[in-house]
Amino acid sequence: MAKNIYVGNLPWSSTEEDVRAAFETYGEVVSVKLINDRETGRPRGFGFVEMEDNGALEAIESLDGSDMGGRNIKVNEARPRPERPRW
DNA sequence: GTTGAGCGTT
Repeated sequence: MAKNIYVGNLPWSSTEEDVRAAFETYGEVVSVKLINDRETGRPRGFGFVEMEDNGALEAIESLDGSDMGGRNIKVNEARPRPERPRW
């Protein structure tokens, strides 16, 4: 299984590969998804990382408040996302 | 080319 992790306060210069490499250091990364504004097209500066449960806890405790791109990032467990309706 | 709290569109 994997756990969803919320990553915020990311520099607009960071990419998915940077976040994925940072999280792969503590465990296996299942998927990395950076969120960008769909309307304006601007990067919101936050994303989601899906990792295994063990690596997720280590990554959260280690990468939370850590320095990335010259900024302290915020790492926390992501909120449960509702299923996408297919009306 | 800009900006800085918050939680995602496959």
